[in-house]
Amino acid sequence: MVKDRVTVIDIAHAAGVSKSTVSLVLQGSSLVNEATRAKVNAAIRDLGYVYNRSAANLRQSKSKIIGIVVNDLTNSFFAELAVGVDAVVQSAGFVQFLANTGEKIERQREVVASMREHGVSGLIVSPARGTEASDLAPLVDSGIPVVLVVRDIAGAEVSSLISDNHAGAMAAVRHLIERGHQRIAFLGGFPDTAVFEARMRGYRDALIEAGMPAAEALVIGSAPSRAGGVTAVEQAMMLGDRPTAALCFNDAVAFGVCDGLRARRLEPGADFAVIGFDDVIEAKTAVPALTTVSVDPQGMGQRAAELLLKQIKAGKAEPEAIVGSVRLVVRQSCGGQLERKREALA
Amino acid sequence: MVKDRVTVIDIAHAAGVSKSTVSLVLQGSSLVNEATRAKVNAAIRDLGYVYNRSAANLRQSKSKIIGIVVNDLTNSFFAELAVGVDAVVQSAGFVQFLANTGEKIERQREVVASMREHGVSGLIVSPARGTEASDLAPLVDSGIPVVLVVRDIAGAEVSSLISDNHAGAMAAVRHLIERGHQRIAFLGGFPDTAVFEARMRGYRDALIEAGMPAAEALVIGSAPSRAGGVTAVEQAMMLGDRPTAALCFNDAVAFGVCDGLRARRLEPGADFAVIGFDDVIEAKTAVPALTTVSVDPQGMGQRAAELLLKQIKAGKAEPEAIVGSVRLVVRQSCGGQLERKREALA
DNA sequence: TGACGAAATTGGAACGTTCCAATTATGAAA
DNA sequence: TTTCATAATTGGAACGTTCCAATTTCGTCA
Repeated sequence: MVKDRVTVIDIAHAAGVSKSTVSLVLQGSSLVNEATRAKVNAAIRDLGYVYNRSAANLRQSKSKIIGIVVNDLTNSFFAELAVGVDAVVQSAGFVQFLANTGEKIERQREVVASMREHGVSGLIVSPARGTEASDLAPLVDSGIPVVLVVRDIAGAEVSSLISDNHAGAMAAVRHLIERGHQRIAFLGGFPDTAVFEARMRGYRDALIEAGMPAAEALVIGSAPSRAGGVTAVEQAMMLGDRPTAALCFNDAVAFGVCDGLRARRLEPGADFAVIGFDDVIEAKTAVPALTTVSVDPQGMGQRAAELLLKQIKAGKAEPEAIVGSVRLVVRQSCGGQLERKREALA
Repeated sequence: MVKDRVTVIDIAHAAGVSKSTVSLVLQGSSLVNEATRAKVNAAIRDLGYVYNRSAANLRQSKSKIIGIVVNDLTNSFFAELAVGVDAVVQSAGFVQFLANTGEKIERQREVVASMREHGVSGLIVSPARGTEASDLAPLVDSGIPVVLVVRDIAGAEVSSLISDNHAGAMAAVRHLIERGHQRIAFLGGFPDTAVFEARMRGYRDALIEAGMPAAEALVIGSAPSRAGGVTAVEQAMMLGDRPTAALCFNDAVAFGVCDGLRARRLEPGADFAVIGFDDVIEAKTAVPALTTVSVDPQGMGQRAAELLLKQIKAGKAEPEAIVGSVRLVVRQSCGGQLERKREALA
């Protein structure tokens, strides 16, 4: 019932040319005469030919496939990132394998191996917690370009695209200080990650810069999730000397902090200033709209994909470390009525 | 610098056997002697061999690849769906191409064609708006199993996995009626989609069942997004005879409706009952927690993947239409303090 | 008409695997 | 020792493309 696969040979036969000519047409070579090209294309349509990329990949030992592995696709930050990658990858005629590791290092090992077997030309990786440089070594050795996003790995000789967490955190805390806040907390996130480290350092440096004390007690870790935000703010409000504002590890935590505040009959924005990190899509439409450090996940995905494609085209992967610029988007959750208007006009 | 690819022949040579034997080992055949198997495996490790699936696919004319195409990955419903698919697909030793169409039918055509060229064994599709049965015909003709999720397509002879939108909407409206609401609106969604149609019919049927009038004016369409929810509720509140409750097209709309209510100084839950649809991950943690019809996107992705794999294994794709069961999760946004406790205990 | 360079076309050998049919090794029974 | 079934192993032909070197076709000019 299902017809045999039609191959270049079939269409060569139908068009009265050789398979080599058909191959030339397929590749859009300028060597072939217009008339023949038309004949061949007609045959392709008539016979319902579908190109077999496996065969082509085998022969040319290269593919139009890239892989993207993320640690948590349910986090909309990474979903957006994937969308950004997808857009440029598709336009370049590539297609992407996507795998979700759920922070499982074993899963990550498996999917990376599998992608390698499938002959991906490059890989974009947001590594799971605890990934070592040695995990990426086989890739590097075989010359497959890798771009790390979001999280960097010490000692890995691959490109990376990390947002400027330190500068972003500083900007946020400076803003809170300008508004007169004296006790500012840093809430949420796992303390043993590089991202936490960078954001927290930015927080601390801004305090020091302003000659304010950086109290240990005001830094409270938690899971980087909405639920984590709730517990972190609860803990913060138990303190003898309560904070009046907080920079949160990310937007998810910030939303949780808002929930926790409401549970205590405090209105985020009015009674307590909250700033997030990432600028996920919901940040703008939430109530109150979240003041946050914008890292534009989709744009980040695009840049990562562009970098990767560049390296694939170049053949050699010259490691490149890009820190993505970042900007503070002032909305309502830090009490910024004025700034909000300004943003609306922009 | 980069060594030549090592092939079965190299390792056959190193292990002192023939390439056929190596191939047998690779496939875990029981035909090969334990001692030789060990020798071969040692050689594989020593030489750092990596299996070339392109070659295998070519020879066997089948692959361990499936494709998943979704219409909007930025919507966390679909991101969750993808995660569910990913989980079962990975466990089965498959890998997935993922593409985002952004509701662009042209994009969808391209990615489906591309996936076909890459030899996917099956496809899970959440079709873009306006997809026709004929768009899938080439796939069907060539015997590639397709599973439609979320949205069905009339006349397409493929399997589908749709949640029971009608029953879910009825359950939600019945609940509102039991709580004494008399004027219940249906807010949001594009009226020309099958999903809208089904949910709206469920809404209407529940009203009729209770002997209540189903006023046209109370059905207000909009984009199925948070912003759309805001405009829909604004329109609803302009009505002479205002509703006191609403079933929303999906959770995103419901969140928007809550925003719109707050803008009018109405507290969702207390002053106006809101019910969503989908049970996205934020529904539980939002304030107030959203009462919604749970469709468990991740579970749906899993079931879709299982169905697809079953069909791939069977060789023949017997179209199967599954309607996924659905349940009302009562939280706070419809004023259900009591039920909320019950859920917390569960 | 013949010669010649450019344009267009072509056959066959790869790419790395799997599969088939055929061969060889092994061990038990006669 | 021979015989035979069974267990292991093997060479070579595919799979559908691309690439290379070689060939044919063509138009132009002497």
